Amino acid sequence: MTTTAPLPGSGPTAPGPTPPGPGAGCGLRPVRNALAAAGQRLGLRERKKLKTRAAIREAADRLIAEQGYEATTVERIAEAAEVSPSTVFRYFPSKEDIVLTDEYDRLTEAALRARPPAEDPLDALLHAVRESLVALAGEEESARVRRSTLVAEVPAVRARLTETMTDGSRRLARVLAERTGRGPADPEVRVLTAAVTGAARETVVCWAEDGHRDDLLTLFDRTAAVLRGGLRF
Amino acid sequence: MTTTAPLPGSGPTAPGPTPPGPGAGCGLRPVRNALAAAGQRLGLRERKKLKTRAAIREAADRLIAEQGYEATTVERIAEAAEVSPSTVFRYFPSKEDIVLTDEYDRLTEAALRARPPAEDPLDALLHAVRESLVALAGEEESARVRRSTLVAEVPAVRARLTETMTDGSRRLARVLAERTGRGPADPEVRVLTAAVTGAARETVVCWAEDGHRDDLLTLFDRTAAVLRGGLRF
Amino acid sequence: MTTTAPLPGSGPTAPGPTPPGPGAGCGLRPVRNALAAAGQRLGLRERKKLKTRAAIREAADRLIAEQGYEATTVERIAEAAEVSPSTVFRYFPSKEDIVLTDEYDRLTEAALRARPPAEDPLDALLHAVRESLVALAGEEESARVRRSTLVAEVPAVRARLTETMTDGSRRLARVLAERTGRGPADPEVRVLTAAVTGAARETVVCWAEDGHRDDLLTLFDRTAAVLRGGLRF
Amino acid sequence: MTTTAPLPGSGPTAPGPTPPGPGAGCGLRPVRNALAAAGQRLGLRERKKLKTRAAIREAADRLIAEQGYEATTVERIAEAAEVSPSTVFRYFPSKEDIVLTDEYDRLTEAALRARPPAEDPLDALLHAVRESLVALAGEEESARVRRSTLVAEVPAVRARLTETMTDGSRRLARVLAERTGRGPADPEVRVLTAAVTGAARETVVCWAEDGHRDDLLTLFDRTAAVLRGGLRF
DNA sequence: ACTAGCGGGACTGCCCGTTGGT
DNA sequence: ACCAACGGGCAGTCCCGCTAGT
Repeated sequence: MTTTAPLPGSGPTAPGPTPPGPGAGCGLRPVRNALAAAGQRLGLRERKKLKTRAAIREAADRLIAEQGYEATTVERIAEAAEVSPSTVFRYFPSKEDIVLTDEYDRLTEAALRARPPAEDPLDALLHAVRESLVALAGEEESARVRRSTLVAEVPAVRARLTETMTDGSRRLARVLAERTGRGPADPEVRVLTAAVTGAARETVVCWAEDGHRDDLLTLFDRTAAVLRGGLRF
Repeated sequence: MTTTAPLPGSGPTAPGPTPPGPGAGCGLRPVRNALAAAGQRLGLRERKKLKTRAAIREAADRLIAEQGYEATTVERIAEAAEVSPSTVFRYFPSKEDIVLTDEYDRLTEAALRARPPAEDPLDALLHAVRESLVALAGEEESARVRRSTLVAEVPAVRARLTETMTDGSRRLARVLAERTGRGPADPEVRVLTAAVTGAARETVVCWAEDGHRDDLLTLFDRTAAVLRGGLRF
Repeated sequence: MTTTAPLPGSGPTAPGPTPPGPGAGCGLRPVRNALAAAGQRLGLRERKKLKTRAAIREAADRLIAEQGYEATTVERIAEAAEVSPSTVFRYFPSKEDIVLTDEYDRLTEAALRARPPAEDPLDALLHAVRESLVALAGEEESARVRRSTLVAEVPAVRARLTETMTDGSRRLARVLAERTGRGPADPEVRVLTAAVTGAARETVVCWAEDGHRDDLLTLFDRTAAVLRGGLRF
Repeated sequence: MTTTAPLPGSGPTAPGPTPPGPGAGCGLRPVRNALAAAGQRLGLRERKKLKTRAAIREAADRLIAEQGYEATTVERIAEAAEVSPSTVFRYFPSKEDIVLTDEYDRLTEAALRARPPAEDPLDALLHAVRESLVALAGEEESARVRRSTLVAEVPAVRARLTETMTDGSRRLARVLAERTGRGPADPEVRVLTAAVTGAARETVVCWAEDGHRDDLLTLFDRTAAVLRGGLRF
């Protein structure tokens, strides 16, 4: 039902991490706001899509902050964003996806691919997750906080996140399988990534339930320590 | 939405693990049909409930086997079980729960409590999960196979299972926290259990996707080895 | 999609034509308003259903008369009838069915069953159709006119009517097959009833397109003459 | 909704019956592939249109054969045919029309016009329908079978076919009215043609429901006998 | 007390008008 | 000048919570 079909604009929109990229070596330009950068060379059509997408997100964020998640119907979000309800579903496969970032997993995957091939699988995985967490930290603070609060509080959102992360986990498993020369369905690789993603998810939930008092990265480092320590303490 | 309110009759209905039980050691009494056994000492009211519950389950299993999960509406299940749709929801909090066993997590929790207090947390967890898997194996083969197939194939069911397991994980974490003298919200304990449950879930999914060719317990032993080996291989 | 599942209340609501009925001989009481008669001994629940059904119909009729069929959304009909849109669909399987009477075909079937067994199939059929047309004439004039206008003008309504009549035709064919000792799928019987229902439908459409100037029964008698005359003139 | 606007290219695309055509009498040239033949003298533009049209049809046929009619969305058909969804609707007014032949009724009309003016109306009609059925038989067997199966099984397709045939019937009625010197809206003529088209439709449905075991033409001959025999047997 | 039924919201699929891009 | 594609809009289905009859 909630197929994770490529979202409209997610192709051109997210040209992917493209880590080195042509001419990337020419400087140390920090990661810019992808939206603005992309807008430059995109047709009017694409720019409009980006705007619509952003408008829906913002409307949703605002309304949910005001009235709560369940009390906010998609219809009202659409209204606030000045689009039709069907358009909302054309941009986001489900209501939950409106508040969930959909770039996280691809970020992680790209980060994993970029790890040195000789690195230990667990370490590679942990580094990759950490890096994407860092990238996420670039977002606006409030958005992150609100999002993780929803994850902690609304079962449907949490479920959807897990679903997304499971898909991501599977992709990560495939990448890892390639690195280690195992089959793409190798149970051990899959179990490893599942354990790591499960732990990562719980870390975020802990962070949110705690009221975001700790720093997420610090918390994740403790998680990494537990995993690296062989789950013994 | 999917409130995890105590299921009707889940108190008396699921007499729970009752681990050794009085006189359990006295012989080799095969695992009886729990329903029949329970029926003995329950009032007529309770027995009727049990019957209704079973009728709904069977109707659902049959219809889903015939037409698939999504094509089977709750309304038709209700019809086949000769109850009203609302009755279905009084017995099961959501459609997914009809096909998902709701005793698994309590089983695991009880098994964990029964582990020797000196045992290493990870080992205790793995043993507990394994034991509940063994208990599950007592079920009819076909039911288990169908259930895990649904878990592997239907996103909604998978999501619901994960949700259930997350709750379970949280309970396990609390038990573990007591054992180790940590706070009930201690992130490390939670992360550990999350990693283990995540791995366990993936094991079941692997098993199902593979067409149940391997033995589930054998597969789980490999999972346990990975986790015990410190996630390195 | 548009399954012709028994409409809510269509069981008790339309206890069928039951022409003679037990105790029918005790008097010559004309056919009363079925609704009122039924209301007497029905529970509050059933009476409410009847009322809801009527309210939806009336709202639809009124709105469609004011703004036309396509311009009238189901949502507005629901609003005017003070029910929720889903309730509308619980009462009527499709928007078209709101304006189409759903008792016509059962009426015809019953009338056919009541014909003397020795009667010629074609004659029996024509009499049965005519009788149900007479029964229909008992309705309010304006309702009939509006309905047939919609049939003539709105393709979707016309299509739905044909669908309904086709089902009815099939049932008639079965009755006829019994009478003549043929199989229920006998092509000749089916073709005969299809020809007659097709002709009947066209008669109604002619009547509507002509602005209801002629009398429907008179028109149908011409149709009957054509069919009886062997389709030659 | 289902506007019966002239299909794109249905003018030049479907050169239509072109009854005798230049040199038609000169021999026994088998019915060639109309597409190829037409391609010869059509501009590149037109040829492309034909190709697109055929591509959509094939994609639809294939997908529907694989997954069923309702499960096949227009979007997927468009994808498979490598066009945009809107293009699909530019070529076919509705989803149903993709699988329905849209040449049948014009074929029949032309055949009717070609009948000798002195012929009895009923006979002329039956011959015309029979001839178009023969022409249809020239199609690939599998396509015809699949199409009629859909007509028998999918209500929406059946409804659409009826709609189409009703339009056709009306046109036939006009032709017949001319021949007999009656007005174009003469009820008797319309009733006659409606009866015949209704019977023809039912014949096709019978054929399909029976699993296409009988020969369609043989079946139609029985239908013709019933109609000619004055609907008595 | 038990349960039938209604409210209502998420979501999908068909179809169409308009507009940007080529 | 064509044409894809985007957005709008509506019918319809399903799940599930709550209310109110029996």
